[in-house]
Amino acid sequence: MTAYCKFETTLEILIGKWKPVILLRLLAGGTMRFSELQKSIPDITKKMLAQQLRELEYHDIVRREVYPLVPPKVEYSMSDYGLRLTPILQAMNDWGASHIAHLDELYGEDRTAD
Amino acid sequence: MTAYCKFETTLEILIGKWKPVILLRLLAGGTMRFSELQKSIPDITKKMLAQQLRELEYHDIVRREVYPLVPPKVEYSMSDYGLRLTPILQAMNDWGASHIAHLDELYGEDRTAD
DNA sequence: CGGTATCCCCGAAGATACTG
DNA sequence: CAGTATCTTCGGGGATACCG
Repeated sequence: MTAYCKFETTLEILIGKWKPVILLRLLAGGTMRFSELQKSIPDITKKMLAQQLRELEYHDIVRREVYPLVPPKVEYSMSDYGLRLTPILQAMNDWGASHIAHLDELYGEDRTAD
Repeated sequence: MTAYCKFETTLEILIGKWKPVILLRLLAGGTMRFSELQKSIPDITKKMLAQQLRELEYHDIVRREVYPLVPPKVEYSMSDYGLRLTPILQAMNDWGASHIAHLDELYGEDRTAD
């Protein structure tokens, strides 16, 4: 919990039902408006989208740019700092993908759920 | 969500209030008995310890060895497969540690909580 | 358009008790 | 010693309504 337990921190920042999807969208889509994000993520509510974006913004992972217009226009993108997460996300992605295969080997693919 | 979203899978496996601590203990301590784990993790209940260990065992990350004795003796350790998570955990740990410093730069260290 | 405010529900996690 | 069973609590997340 003291010196070598900081991977919990990383975990906490990535946790949240929608954070993975949001990160993925921004990594793939570059700069996106609030409504674009919402449309690209079916089933997410404004509340959750705004909330998760705030948290990512607080951690300097996502950048928020407000255009003082009427109607409002707000754009989101990965920050430079946030992009440094990419290798980790990539490593987790690779491990996750291979793990699914590993579970198949262990239990067979005829499972209904994980 | 289809091909490149598997880092959610990794996330899900690591999530759970106690999994990080348990993993850390096993990585540091090698093979440990149930009661050793419980004593080394203050505040965890038997229920949670058993439950989280079951999940890690299901994913082949932790090995469970039962000695048919009275009173019972059960030992837990990282599986060979589970040890392959180490680089990821290490990377997450490093990022987490440096991120804490990053937050300090951004907001100062005089915060009450994250 | 891009939010916030409010209310509600459900599942993860805690407390406690019992068992082979 | 190493669990499981049962009940309860708490907060993340969903639905809905309203606002600048």
